[in-house]
Amino acid sequence: MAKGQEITITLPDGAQRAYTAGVTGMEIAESISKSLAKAVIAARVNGEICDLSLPIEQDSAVALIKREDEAALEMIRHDAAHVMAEAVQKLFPGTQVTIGPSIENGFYYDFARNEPFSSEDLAVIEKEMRKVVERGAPFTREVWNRDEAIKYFTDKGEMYKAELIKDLPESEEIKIYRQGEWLDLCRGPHMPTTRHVGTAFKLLKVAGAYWRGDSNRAMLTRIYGTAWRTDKELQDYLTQLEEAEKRDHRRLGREMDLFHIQEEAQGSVFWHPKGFTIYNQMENYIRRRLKSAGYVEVKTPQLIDNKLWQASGHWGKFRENMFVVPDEVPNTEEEGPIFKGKFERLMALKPMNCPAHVQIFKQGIKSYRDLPIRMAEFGCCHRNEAHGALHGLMRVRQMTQDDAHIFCTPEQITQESIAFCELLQKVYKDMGFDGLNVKLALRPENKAGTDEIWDKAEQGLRDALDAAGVAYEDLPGEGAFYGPKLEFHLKDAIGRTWQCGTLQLDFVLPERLDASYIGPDGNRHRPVMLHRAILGTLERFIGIMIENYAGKLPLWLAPVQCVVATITGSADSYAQDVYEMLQKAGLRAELDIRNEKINYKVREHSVAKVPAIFVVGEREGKDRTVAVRRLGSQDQSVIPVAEAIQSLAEEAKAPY
RNA sequence: GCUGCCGUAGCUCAGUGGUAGAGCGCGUCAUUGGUAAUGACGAGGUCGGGAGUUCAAUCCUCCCCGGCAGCACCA
Repeated sequence: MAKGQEITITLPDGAQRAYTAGVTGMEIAESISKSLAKAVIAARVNGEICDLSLPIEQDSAVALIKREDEAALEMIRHDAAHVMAEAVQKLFPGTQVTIGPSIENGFYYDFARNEPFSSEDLAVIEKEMRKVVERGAPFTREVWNRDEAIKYFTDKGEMYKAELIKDLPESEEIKIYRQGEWLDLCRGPHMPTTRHVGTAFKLLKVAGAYWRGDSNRAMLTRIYGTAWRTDKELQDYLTQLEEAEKRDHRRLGREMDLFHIQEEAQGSVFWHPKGFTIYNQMENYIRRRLKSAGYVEVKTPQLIDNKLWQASGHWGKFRENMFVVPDEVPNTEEEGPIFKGKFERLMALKPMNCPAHVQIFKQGIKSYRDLPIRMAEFGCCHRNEAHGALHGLMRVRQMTQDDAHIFCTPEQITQESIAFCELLQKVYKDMGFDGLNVKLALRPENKAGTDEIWDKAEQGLRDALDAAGVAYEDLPGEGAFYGPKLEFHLKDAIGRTWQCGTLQLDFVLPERLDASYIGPDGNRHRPVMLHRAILGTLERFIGIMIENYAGKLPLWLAPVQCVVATITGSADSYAQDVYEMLQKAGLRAELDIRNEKINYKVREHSVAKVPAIFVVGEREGKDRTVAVRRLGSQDQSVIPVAEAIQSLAEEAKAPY
């Protein structure tokens, strides 16, 4: 387009304005109003956020972004990362910069430095950052020649930046952003000056992170920070972090006496009576759901000969996560090795249930008329997870999945997938989760089966998701080697996401373990296997539930549903009656006739998150009533005991 | 597994180169109290484990174990 030509800019309200080609976002803002020019930080040109200084050459839709807009957050965070990098290099010369993106709630920057950063360093860096912001140097964008850029960074000793540039595609411009003295390779965009970062930021923690996410490469030092538009937003976020800490399932698990984990069984859960009550309620709920959805339930061995794991492929692909046990009599002498010589026979604790389910499928001859077979097991699996991965109930080494395998014909994949998605949605709704975070993991580089099979399989899952009305996100390359998978993620208290439910198509295992059925044509065919779990594992799901409800579980799951607490000793015998009535009504009740004041009892049971307290004193005993106090409410209502129990029992019914 | 930080009573935490303290919890006694902590007294810890430095180590150094955060891996 020729210089000086006129272009039309369409603003968000539909207004159209004429400008000379090459006009910048800032110039547009200035032409509208002075105050707008002052407040604006970036331009969204045809949907893409750009620097205000970027010339616009063609007719475009332009929206000007102000610092108070939601869209500014990402830029504030990204710019804060640059500011931090400048501060770090000023304070710690010789530190190499690598990458520093904005993330949810903040930003980080990865540095290469021999010395670690201490928490005192963080305070100093933060102080220096405030100086950089105060200085308010403009961000200016430059495009460099590739070879010169590589030479520049190499000469400076910035080997990581040089590597990044080398790996950029030839077609990509090498963009450099300057902020005063300091500059960085960056794709942008940035706000007009460092001053726009503002003051509402804070450095939070320092941790290690591998260069390019590869555990074979150098470990860098990552500094995390949070940044917001206003100090109030920052303060709210910090308060929210503190609140989240109180919802941590590991903390609540101890406070509510639900479970514990100890050194001698790292990553495995000791369920206490109260925690196991929740566990059993969940398991039984799922069991009812599965039964009515046409599943059959089985139980298979814990220890299985490695011959089966070799045949299934786990021995090759999954062995480093397996606990292997020799089928030998250990040496009982004081001296000498536990086992002598080489092992005749090795067993492994099952890390998954699938090969065992195939063994059941293979008993006898199956007809196409038998399919689909939906085989469920609350299978206890062991996986030798890395120590650093273990995390309370969320990541354990002994887990119980609400696992099932659906053996079906290729034609049945879509309908089975739809049915599963619908069942999962019902369950998550019952558990109090509204939004589903669904990901579709697509074919990895290293995969079994032809592209044709994968096309079909991936499309089958897409169809199922669409039919069930589920929104999802693609994860290219993340599928299992044996088939694509759906992942259903939930968030914990501090926003970490955990995969819970899953649906995985598998074309490989039936082949490897030689499972077959007789088709209508009288010939043998391979069934398709769908690996699927709704909760994922009971451990993780219960962990998420505890955090989601902050320990205040719905009545049907609460370990203790009601405490009968007396005001005076003279009400003991009536309290005993009420307690027995509660038990008869099938409610999980406790009786508190301790010699304590009612204030004390109410506080203690409230802190323990008991959903209902029946307070009884002399009056209630005389009138056959109870004073009902519900968790989270200061109110109390005195009602006839039979009525109170009946309504509580009604409310305590499981959702299914 | 990697990087960093941490490890004192059941829990939350203070503390010192001369082998320890608080609050809550627990036990006993008194108190019979009307909806988020009644009072008094008492018990309880070889300060994660091992080695070293030192006249002397819970404190300093090293190694190991464990926890936490992040990364990698994953339900």
